[in-house]
Amino acid sequence: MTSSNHNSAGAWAKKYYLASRAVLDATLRPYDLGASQWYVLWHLIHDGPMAQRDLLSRLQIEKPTLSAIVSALVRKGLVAQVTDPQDLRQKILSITAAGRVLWKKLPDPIDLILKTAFQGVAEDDLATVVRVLSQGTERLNNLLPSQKGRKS
Amino acid sequence: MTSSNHNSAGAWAKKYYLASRAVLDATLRPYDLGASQWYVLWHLIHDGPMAQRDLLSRLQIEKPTLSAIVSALVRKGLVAQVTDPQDLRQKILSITAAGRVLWKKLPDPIDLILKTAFQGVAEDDLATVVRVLSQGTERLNNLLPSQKGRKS
DNA sequence: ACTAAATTGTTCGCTAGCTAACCAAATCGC
DNA sequence: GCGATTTGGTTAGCTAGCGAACAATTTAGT
Repeated sequence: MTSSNHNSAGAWAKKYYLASRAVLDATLRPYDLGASQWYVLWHLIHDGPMAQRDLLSRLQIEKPTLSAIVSALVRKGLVAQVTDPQDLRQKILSITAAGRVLWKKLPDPIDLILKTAFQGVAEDDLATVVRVLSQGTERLNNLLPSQKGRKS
Repeated sequence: MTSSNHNSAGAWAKKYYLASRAVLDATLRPYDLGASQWYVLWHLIHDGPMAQRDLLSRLQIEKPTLSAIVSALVRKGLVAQVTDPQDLRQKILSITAAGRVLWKKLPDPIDLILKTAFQGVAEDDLATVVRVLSQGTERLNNLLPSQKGRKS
């Protein structure tokens, strides 16, 4: 621990993320649902059926990660995955009847978390957090050589 | 996106954490080492051999997680794990000769990350980030019913 | 038209986190 | 001294993330 704010800001970002995931997981565990699985359902409920590739950008995760999440949801019978007849590469995702039934029973964990975590915190302070972390994230991403849109 | 800072602060905490892990992983990949594995080595290098249980509090992770990390390091021959003759339950961890050799070759990824991420950011702003996130984390942790020191 | 390149998804193998359940050893209470 | 509890570690099974490599399909280039 070098104990300057330069590393503890990052360390707290990690701790906060893990804590929020722990609360989400604990909230959703009775329904046998993971946090990201919940988020996929959320998108399908709010935006209707969509191509799997469209979820990638929304969730900001990589293809293999989404593939695993979707297959878990299909296994549980909450989501249907069918090949798009217009483009046989794509898969169309939609929520099933069982998924809709489950969704109605679920609480809204996101709201719960955000309200307890940042309730009463000044808008200015939250804006500072966003500014510092987003800038830091951008710098880190620029550091990575594995750019997605690179030529050769 | 509800576009208030109440959720984007948390979302950026996640993005920052994942970005920093991506950079750490990319930095350590040539050495076939994960970020947490690196951190275990760091502790063993700086504090000498220690009981596995002492690493739990330092790393702030759960027993099974550490168990997996240690076994990966043992498998790679970087760390030795022997039973403590004084207390046969405990395991003493120490870095091996091969571990020491590897360590000398490694860059210092933590410094790299922190310098690029938060370089030039005002101390006040970093302090705000720490304050907001640590308070948020504490609130979330209080929300969890699975307290560690519970009876019955 | 036909080959080369890009897109979409999956699979494999890894790191890293968790809970629940378990074993073995040590310690506590009586 | 002995049974019950606590402590330290592991195993099993799960979520969630990644890169590399692959197959299938579509699109682009010539």
